[in-house]
Amino acid sequence: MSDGRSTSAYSGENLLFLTDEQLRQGIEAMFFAYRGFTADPDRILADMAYGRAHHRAIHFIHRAPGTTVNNLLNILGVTKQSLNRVLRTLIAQGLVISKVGKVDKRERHLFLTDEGSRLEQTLSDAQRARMRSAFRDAGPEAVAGFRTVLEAMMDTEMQRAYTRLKESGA
Amino acid sequence: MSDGRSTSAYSGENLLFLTDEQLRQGIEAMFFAYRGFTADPDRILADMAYGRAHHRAIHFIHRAPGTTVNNLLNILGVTKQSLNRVLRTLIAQGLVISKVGKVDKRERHLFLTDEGSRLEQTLSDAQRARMRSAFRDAGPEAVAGFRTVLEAMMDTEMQRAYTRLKESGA
DNA sequence: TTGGAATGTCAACAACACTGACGTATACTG
DNA sequence: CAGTATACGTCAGTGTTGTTGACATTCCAA
Repeated sequence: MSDGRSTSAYSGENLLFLTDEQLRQGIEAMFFAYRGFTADPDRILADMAYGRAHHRAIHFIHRAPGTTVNNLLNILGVTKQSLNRVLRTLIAQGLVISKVGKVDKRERHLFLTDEGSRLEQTLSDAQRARMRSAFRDAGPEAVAGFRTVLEAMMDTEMQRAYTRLKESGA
Repeated sequence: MSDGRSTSAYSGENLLFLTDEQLRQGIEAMFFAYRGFTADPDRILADMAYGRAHHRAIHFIHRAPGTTVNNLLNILGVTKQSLNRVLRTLIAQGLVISKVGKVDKRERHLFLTDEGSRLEQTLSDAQRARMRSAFRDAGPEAVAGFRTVLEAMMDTEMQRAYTRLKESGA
């Protein structure tokens, strides 16, 4: 349970990749990589009045146009009040429009405006460029492994959200 | 550059894993997985007066005992004012001690106290448990790919920091 | 029709990042 | 030795992003 090689080898299979040291390295890799992952969009957003929360909202509205506030809430995993502040500024700045639901008037359906789409494209280009470079350097097998591990690391609830987006996308 | 399959196949190699849709899925996987990655420690810390920033400081002080403030600053990528706020509370609560350097008295070397180590252990156990489960589910090849991609995603500066820690650890 | 659940908004507050300015002790260099 | 650079700490102010609490509107079901 503590440091060291508590698990060495087991029933013919090599389980060295499960030592605490390996796990620790995985944790640190995740930490450093996430920094890189957000660095480029953060730089772009720093100049504007927006932050990472705006980026996330824009990303998922682009991904699922017409989504409701509640749906977005579940995907982003924040409180509705927190999301609302972000949406308010995005709507005020004309990047997002909110349409009252036709069947249920309590719901608001969210869409990107042309300007919102342009910003999404800019941010997305930057983030994809880094991802593309990393994927290309690592090769297809590594990429498959990367995604397998990440999926296994998600909460089951988020796995479902992720799968749903994946299937809607392609 | 936009959506769709702008890159399909190239010189015999299958580059389908570099389509924009694949990259987008990688981005989303990263987002959802990082949420899971931090969820368990966050839950533990929520009860105490600490947050994610404290966790990060504790982690790296455990990992590199005796590290200087400046060194920690570079690893964490925050300002000294921000780190200082965190360290101040950790020292006040008796989780961390700061020792004046012997060769250079301007430097402060940071160590975990017994109580600090206990908290580190608790947080680390929770985070490793999830990582272990994900690694085991995914298997060694996937784990290797996971790490390859993450390393390629880091800024070069962080790659160096990561490698240094890796080599010092095992 | 009335009460409760769902949806979304406004207000206030806390955590944690940032910048800028300053102070102190120590180290280095000409 | 004098002057400059480095390492660290601190105070003050600001911005983003999370939180809870209170409240209005809308829907639905008893």
